Amino acid sequence: MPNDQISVVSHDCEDCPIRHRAVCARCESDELRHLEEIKFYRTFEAGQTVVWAGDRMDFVGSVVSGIATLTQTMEDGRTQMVGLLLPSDFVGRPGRDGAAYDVVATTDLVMCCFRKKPFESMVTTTPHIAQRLLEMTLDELDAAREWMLVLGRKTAREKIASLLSIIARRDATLNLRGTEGPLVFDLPLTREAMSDYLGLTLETVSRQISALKRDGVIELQGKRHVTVPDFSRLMNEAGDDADGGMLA
Amino acid sequence: MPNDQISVVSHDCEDCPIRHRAVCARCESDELRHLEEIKFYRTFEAGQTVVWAGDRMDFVGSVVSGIATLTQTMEDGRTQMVGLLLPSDFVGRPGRDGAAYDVVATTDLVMCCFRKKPFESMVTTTPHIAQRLLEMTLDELDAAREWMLVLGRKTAREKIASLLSIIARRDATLNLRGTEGPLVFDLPLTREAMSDYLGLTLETVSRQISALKRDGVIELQGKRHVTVPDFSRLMNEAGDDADGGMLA
DNA sequence: TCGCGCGCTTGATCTGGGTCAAGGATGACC
DNA sequence: GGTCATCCTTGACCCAGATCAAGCGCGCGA
Repeated sequence: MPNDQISVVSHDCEDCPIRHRAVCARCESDELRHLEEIKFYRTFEAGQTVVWAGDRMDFVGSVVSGIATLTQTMEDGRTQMVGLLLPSDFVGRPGRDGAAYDVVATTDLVMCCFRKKPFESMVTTTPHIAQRLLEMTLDELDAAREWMLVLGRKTAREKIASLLSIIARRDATLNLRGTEGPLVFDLPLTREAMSDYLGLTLETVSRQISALKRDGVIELQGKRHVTVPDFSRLMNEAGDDADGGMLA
Repeated sequence: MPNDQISVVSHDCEDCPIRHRAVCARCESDELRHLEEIKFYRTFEAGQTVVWAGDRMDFVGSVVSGIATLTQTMEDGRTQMVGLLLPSDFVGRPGRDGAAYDVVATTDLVMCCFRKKPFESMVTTTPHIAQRLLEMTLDELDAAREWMLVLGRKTAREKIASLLSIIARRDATLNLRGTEGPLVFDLPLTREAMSDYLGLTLETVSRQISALKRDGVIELQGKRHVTVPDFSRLMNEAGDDADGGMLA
C-alpha cells in the first residue's frame, strides 16, 4: 500500500464513523468543509445489489463498514470478481455516468455517499481532490494489475494464499495493528465468492483451504474464523517475496 | 473506449508525429504551451527495456510509434503482462517515483516524454491536466478489470479471440477506420508475448491460432499478417456480445 | 423437535491446457 | 549458398483443476 494516507486514516470523525481514505469533510482542509452539505449515508443488507452494471449511478462514496464486491458476468453466467471493497475503499467514477460493474453487498453494508453532480463540480473547482482521486485510482490500478498476475499465473494454492494474505493485511491495518504475531480475522466471503475472485470453482477453493489448514499455514475455527500463525509463511505460500507489495 | 478524445486524437502535430491522447503541447490549450520546453523524444530498439520494475523513473510520456509492454515477473520466472502500450498510450505514474512494472519495447519504439518534476508541478498548477490524467487512469483501470475476466474465466480460444479483437480494434481506430468490412493488421507480438498476456503457454497460443485459422475466423499470411473477414464473428468467439465494451 | 436449506466438504472421474520433444520456416550474416 | 538462430508448429502424454455427485453440519422457522 504505497499511498496509504496514514494521517488521514487514523483521524477519527464522530459523525463519519471511520476515516475515509477518500474524502471526508472533517478529515480534510477547510476548503472541503462544505462537502458536509452533500453527504449522506446509505445502508444495504447482505446480498443486496448496490448498483447493476450499466445502470446510472448518481452518487460516489466510500465504504464505512461491511464488504462489497465488484463483479462482471458473461452472458453464459461465468462471473469474475474484479474488485473487493473493504471499509475505507472508494466507489464511483467521477466523470462517468454508468456503473461499469455490478456492485453487491456481501455483508451488511454502510456507505458514506456524496451526490455525484455536486461532487464533480467540487472536483473541478478543488484541484486537491482531483489529485487525491488520481492517486487513489492509481492504487486501484496497481491492485488490479497485481491481481492479473494472480489470475494468470498462480496455482490454486497460491491464489488462496494470496487472497488470505490480502484480507489479513487489510484487516490488520484497518485495526491499526501490524502483521507481526498471529493474525486473527473472519473471512468476509463465501467459498463461492472467493472462487469468483480467484477464477476457480468453489470445490477447489474448499479443497485448497483444507490443504492449507492440514499443512498448518492457517487454522480454522468453524468455516470462517481464521488464524494465521505466521504471516510470512502465508506470503511465501502466495508466491510473493516476504515483503513484496501486495494489494492495497 | 468510452473516453477517446477524438478531437485530440485526430489533431496532427508536425513535430509530435502523432496526436497524443495524453498531453501534447500543440494539441492542448494555450495554458499547456510551455510543456514544449520540457518535452523530448526517446527511441528504443525492439527488445530493449525502457525501465525495470522498481527503478526510478524520472519521466512520463506517451507512445508515438511502436509497441511496449508492462510485465510482472515472479521470482521463479513466471511472467504476466499487465498492459499493452500502443501508440497514443500514456506511461508513467505522476506522484510515484519507482516504476511498478518492467516496461519493454517489443518493436522499435518512439516515445514523447516530459521530465517528471516539471510535469508534476504542471499537474498541481493546472487542474485540467489532473482531471485528464484521472480520466485516462480510469480507462486503464477499466481495461485492467476487463482483462481480469479474460484471465480468470475465458478459455484459451476465447482468450486469443479477445486479444485479436483488441488489437484489431485499436489498429482500426488508430488509422481512423471503422470495424466494418475485413480488417487487416500485423500482429505486434510474438507468440510468447501473447502467451504472457493471456496467461497461457506459447504452444497453446500457437494451437489456438491455428484452430481459428482452420475455422475461418481469421486468415494468416505468414506468421504475423492477419485478416479478419468478419469482426463480429471474432467478437463472438471472444465471448463478448457483439457491441460490448472491450479494452480501450 | 423435526425438517429444511444453505454453505461447505470430500470423493471419483474427466479434460483443457501444460509439458516435453521433434521438426519446419524464415531471415541475417558469412 | 550454407550455417545458424529465432520464431513457430505439431504431436504425444500428463496433470491440476473442473465437473459430477454424495453427504455433512448448523441455524432457522414451524
